[in-house]
Amino acid sequence: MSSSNAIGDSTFIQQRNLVEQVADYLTQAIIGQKFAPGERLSEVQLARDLGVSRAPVREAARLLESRGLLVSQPRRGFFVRALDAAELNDIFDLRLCLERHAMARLVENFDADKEERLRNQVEVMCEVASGDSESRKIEEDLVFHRMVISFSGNRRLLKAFDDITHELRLCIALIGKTHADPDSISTSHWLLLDALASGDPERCREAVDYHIGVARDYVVQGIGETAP
Amino acid sequence: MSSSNAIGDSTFIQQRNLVEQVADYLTQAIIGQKFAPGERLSEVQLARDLGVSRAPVREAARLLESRGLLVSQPRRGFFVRALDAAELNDIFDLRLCLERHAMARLVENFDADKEERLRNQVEVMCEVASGDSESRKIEEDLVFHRMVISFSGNRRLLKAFDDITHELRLCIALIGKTHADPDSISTSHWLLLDALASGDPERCREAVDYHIGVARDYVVQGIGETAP
DNA sequence: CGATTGCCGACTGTCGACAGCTTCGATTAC
DNA sequence: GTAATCGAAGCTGTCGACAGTCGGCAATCG
Repeated sequence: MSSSNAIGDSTFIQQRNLVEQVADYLTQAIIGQKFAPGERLSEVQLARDLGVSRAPVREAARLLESRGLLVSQPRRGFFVRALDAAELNDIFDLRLCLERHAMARLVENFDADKEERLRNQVEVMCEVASGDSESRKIEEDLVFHRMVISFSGNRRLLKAFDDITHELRLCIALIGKTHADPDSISTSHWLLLDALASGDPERCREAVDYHIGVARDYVVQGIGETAP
Repeated sequence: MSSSNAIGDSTFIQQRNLVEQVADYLTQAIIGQKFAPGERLSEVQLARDLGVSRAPVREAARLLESRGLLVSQPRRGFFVRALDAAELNDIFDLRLCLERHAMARLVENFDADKEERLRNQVEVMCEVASGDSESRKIEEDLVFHRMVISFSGNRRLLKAFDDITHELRLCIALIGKTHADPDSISTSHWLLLDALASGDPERCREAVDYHIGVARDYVVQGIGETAP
């Protein structure tokens, strides 16, 4: 994460692959709703706009396809992923599956250090809850959940979570808002922390089910309002 | 491998993308132990051997990287994924997570049709258990588990399972053998079916835990023998 | 004799170009 | 007026080529 390059970030960016830069640009553009869901993306036009050739664009598009932000049709090109309510339900169901497992593993090896770091993150989220941008709130929320998965000790589980993270950002962006109540976000996460601190697996599972259930219902309802 | 036209010589080869064909070839080569774990793959050499240009090779390699069969280092190229015991444990732990969830969802909506199709598949596995090739046994086993996930109704869960399927094939191929006892494979799967038919979620969970646990212990033990 | 430096070969990252396919609008037949 | 047809434009799939970079080897210096 921290750049081991003592020179600075400017050279680091210069040395980065064009593929990654294009992928970042496309990711931000899709999350930022610069493209409509289902819209077709032209490789040549993207290459022209970004001042690069088609090769990096193609590879970046393939990368985003594997992340679920784009879908490709042979001989037709890439399209922005369009999510319906059913797919949204599936994504949150998978997230529930992963986070249940992570919590169950984490509660077996919970310690003071992990508790403190999670507590600090929740406090960051509380500070951000009112005032900062929506995307900032989302990112800090994802950081917390990623920490939980990471602390569970299973790196492959973390990769699976990172995979659906991109789709989560997409569908959260689609409904254009996060939590209705800025307080609910903090209380809900304190609940998760308390469950972990109690050491009770059943309580952890209940806390996760409640937390993910609320988020899913909110997003699915938001999608229903957006595109009925 | 073959010097020229290793992928295919018919005229209809153009109907499928070269990327997919190269990806299939590379997948079979990696699963078939034609490349050593950690071995570096040269794009130009692969392109020469397959009689195509580097572009399809690069895109296929990126695809296999997303599937966990290759890893890439910037400016250095692609390397065959090498799995250690810890990663193997993580993979089977994630598989346990996914299959537990699928079984829990499936037992809620289990019906006679699904039961019959799963039963037929287990019978196929029993027929194949003694005599056919190892890869055939593995594939039929994966078909059964994929059916369970598929019947659960969550397509995103199925995609997550397909993602780790490639890694499962890799690590199973690494140890070079499947189940020690050809009978254990059938009894273990009948146990899963009976648990589903009983409609008891707790019994389903126990059956999955036992099934995946046996498979994990066997593979992890096999890896320990292969590369201690 | 060990460490450093310069060089060489090979490789990856990127580019522009061509062929075949897809799409969409104009045209024509009914 | 409608529907099918045809053609042009744009697109993707694929290719060969060039430049910058990395790793290894040898020559040089302490």
